[in-house]
Amino acid sequence: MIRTHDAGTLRASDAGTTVTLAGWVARRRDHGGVIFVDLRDASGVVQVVFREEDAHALRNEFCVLVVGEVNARPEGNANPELATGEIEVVASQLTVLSEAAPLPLPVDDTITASDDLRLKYRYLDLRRSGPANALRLRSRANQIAREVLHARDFNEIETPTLTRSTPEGARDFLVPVRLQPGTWYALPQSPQLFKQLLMVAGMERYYQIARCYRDEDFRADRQPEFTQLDIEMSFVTQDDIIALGEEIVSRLWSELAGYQVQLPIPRITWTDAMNRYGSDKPDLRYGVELNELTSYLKGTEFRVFAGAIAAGGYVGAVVMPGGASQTRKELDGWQDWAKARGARGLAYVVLDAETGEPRGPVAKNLSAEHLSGLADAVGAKPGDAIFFAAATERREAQELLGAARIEIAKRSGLIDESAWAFCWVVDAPMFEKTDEGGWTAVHHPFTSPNAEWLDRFEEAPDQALAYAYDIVVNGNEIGGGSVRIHRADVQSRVFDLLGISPEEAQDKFGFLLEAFKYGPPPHAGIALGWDRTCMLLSGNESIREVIAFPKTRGGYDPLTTAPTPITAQQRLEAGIDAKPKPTGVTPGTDGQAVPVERSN
RNA sequence: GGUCCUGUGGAGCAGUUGGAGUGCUCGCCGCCCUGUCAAGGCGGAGGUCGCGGGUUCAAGUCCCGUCAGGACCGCCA
Repeated sequence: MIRTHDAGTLRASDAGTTVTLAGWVARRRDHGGVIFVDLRDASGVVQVVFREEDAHALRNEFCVLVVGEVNARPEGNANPELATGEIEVVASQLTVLSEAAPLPLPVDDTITASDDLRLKYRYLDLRRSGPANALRLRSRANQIAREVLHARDFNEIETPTLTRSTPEGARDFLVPVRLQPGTWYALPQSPQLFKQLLMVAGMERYYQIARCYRDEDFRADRQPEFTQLDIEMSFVTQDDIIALGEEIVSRLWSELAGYQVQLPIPRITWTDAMNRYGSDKPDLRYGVELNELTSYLKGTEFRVFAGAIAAGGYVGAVVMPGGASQTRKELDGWQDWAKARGARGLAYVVLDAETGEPRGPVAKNLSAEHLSGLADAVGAKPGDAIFFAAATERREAQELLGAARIEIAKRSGLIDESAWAFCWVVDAPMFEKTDEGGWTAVHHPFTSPNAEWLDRFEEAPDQALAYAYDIVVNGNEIGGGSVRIHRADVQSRVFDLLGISPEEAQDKFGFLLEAFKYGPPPHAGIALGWDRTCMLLSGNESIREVIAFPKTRGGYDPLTTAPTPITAQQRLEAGIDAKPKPTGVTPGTDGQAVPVERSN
């Protein structure tokens, strides 16, 4: 080491010690005869005092080596804002290790730059304490997860990132294969199939901090490559996985957020979550629950509601406390808000703050009877606003109300930003209808029906429930998992229902079905969205903050300028333009890579 | 694929009714300064208002297109 001490660790007890420090010039205050330099390294900042002219040439972010003596600061000059504020280092020797050009963005905790500039100069951005601490927190989170899992005899096992697609639904990133032109690897969307194979292999307890790839549009909480803490166990039930998830989460929150999670974390069924909150990831930091009015409003002549009721649909409402005081413009704004999410509008009734009398466009369409009991039916008080949604598809109307509920909480300031509200959402449905009238797996096709539905999910696919569970905090899904199917007969029945032919199943994941011939153990698992978890733990609002070198929304990396075009030579070698050769072999059945025309 | 917001010296912003590239804070360069800690004082440099077109006597400002960034919907666990 070329230094003897870390700058941020020096304290009054070090007074009198001669130290050698190395770091960056965070700030300089040049008084002519005396020059103060805040020297920053990974441990923090300390004030260095120069009385020699040579420090005059120092500029921000010069990398320097300083020899000096730790002194208590003169009376009245301590800085209580700094951990090192009681002392300073009086420099006797200065070496400039490297100079810094004028900075393209300020390296300063009090100043923010635009996102793309921060990403282009991410290495400067990360010299700031906030961004740096987010990465350090993530490192700690990794360590905590490993501690918990190794204490329980888990094995950390790496699975391939050049593989074939896992059938999770999203678009794959593809990699051309030089040795077999016209064939392609897919980057994994998750290690799902490999971890199940590891269960067949008898590893029993697997985990991996796994990089996953999905070629879909990005968001503040979505990047093309992301990380999950991926876990799988054999010979366990749903409750075992939930207990494990709770231990990890409670350790993370207690050590990194200073919050003691109350265990066990409450569970809510998927159906209850939809009925009460209009979401499968409900934010439980506030109330404002949905109220179903399908039977209450039976017989109404208001066409929007009557139509939904007649079609066996759903009518419901959510109350905005104090919402009656909104201006006409604000109330109209809700219509635009609803239309922006693809709804026709958001019907509303406001209750007069004095009399409680219902008013508004919809009130004119409701009978006196329906109006008189409305406030009680939805639990509204005078001065409140009531928003309605109606649809033939129950879920569609509930999701609109659920989104309105969140918007109400935001606009009315109902959210306690310091709160952590955890829940498990359990008993998720197995299947949902596709636009084509078939069925698709809500989770993935290896999710097991629960005991009640195992033998008869075909009877009512829309009602069949899975051993699937998501962990939710403050309206963010931070993890999800399921008990997997380990019986070949159940798996083929699920494929049947999903309209996956035996040939197609064989083509897509024949290797897994083959493995399941050889005594697969019952197994279950969970994956925690690691970026999102670290984002929440660090109090950030974008996962980019907990990723060292993230990409922008367009999948662009301003730092390396990736992605880039390739040369003609690379293109030729990669075999990108090779035409798939016709072949007599059924793809994927004999362990031999053969050209395959991809279905998506 | 859709809706919305943003783009002005190196950074962050303001820029009124369309009237000269105007302003603010920080940074940068020079000088002064021995106790500051977001140091202070004086002086200075730095601009094709993202790009292209249009309207107009006149465009940073209005219109169209386009590029980049961001938020949301679709999509995506």
